[in-house]
Amino acid sequence: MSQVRPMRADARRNYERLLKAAAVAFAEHGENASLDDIAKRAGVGSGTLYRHFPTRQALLEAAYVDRIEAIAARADELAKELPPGEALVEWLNELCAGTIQVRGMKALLGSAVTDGSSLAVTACGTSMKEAAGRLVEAAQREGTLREDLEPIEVLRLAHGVATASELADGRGEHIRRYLSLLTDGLRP
Amino acid sequence: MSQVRPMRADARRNYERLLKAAAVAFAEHGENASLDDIAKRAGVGSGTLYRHFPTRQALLEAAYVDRIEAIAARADELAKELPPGEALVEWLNELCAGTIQVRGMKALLGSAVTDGSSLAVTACGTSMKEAAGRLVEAAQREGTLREDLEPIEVLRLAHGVATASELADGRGEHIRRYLSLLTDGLRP
DNA sequence: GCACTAAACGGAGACAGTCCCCGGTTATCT
DNA sequence: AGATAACCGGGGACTGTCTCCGTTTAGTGC
Repeated sequence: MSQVRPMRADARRNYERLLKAAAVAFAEHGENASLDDIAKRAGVGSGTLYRHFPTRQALLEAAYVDRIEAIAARADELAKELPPGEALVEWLNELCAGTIQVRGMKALLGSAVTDGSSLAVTACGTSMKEAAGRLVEAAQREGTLREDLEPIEVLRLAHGVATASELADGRGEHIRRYLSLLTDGLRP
Repeated sequence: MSQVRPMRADARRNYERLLKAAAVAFAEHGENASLDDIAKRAGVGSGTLYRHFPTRQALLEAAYVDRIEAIAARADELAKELPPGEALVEWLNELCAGTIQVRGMKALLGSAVTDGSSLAVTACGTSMKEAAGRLVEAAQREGTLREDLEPIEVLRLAHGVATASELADGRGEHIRRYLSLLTDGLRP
């Protein structure tokens, strides 16, 4: 990248602290947690926060990249353990659970699959789409998934399922049911 | 109700003005439109706004009750024109379109189907659920809808579909497709 | 018409959040 | 050690929320 010179030691330290504080705050108060408060928790001035992360989105993303990468990586594990169709469903289930449980991750995952969003092209957005792509394609080859589905559409629908489950109880206990309603359809 | 004495003329006038201003502002800027700005547009002090509508929710609801009642009423029209299964799908389609197009109505419709929400028990929440109930039951009797579906679940899933469509393009052009994916399922 | 009163008004102000700016500090290189 | 580029951090302008309370006004009885 353009990172010619490595980050200065203090900069790197503050960066890390902010990330930790942000993860906690976003998980606690959702995506609208106070940024100045995050800076305070990290023991850092708010200027420092805004320099490292120009927007709320940027911080949100940075705070949860690894968690999202983990979900993406989980796709391949599941692909080894289960037949394609089941692997996809199981993965979507875990994805939805993550979406709901970690309060501020929903906005992030949402904008990752939003058409025209700046986040759509960043690292974690693409690895989610690639992970979904592999599972979707495998399931389609196997014949357990409609041919006309794009991976990103599956992700969007999963986001919809997460939303619906959240409305139901806020804890994600309905995910499995709503996901199976989606896969099987609403007809008898 | 407890409305022993009719509202004073000036109160009623301001109430109406606020409602109009709110509808415009919420449609323009979404559910987070500035309340003080709404008061200003209505030519009214902010105290007046907060007296009439203690919470943002209350104003949001008041601003869109009639529109929501209209959607609920539309259910019965469709029930006359179409066979039950199609009527339900068509209604959900219109519902999703409304959810997306009028920015600010999404939050309202969402909390109407949220478990434990205060809005769940108010007038427009119940009439939505009743309208959905009639269509759902008819479709189930007809045999084109799974027996184990609760009306409120259908509303929640529709909300999910609206969310997914919004992610896709923000204009609702994908509603029909995502709705049919839901009804038919993701399998071939 | 007029005076009275309860209801309603409205805007000042306390508070919280966002974000930028810039004087001061510090890590790193020579 | 000294130079310098990078970085720090908090003060402050701005916007939005929501309450409090002195002032105004609609409605009522005479």
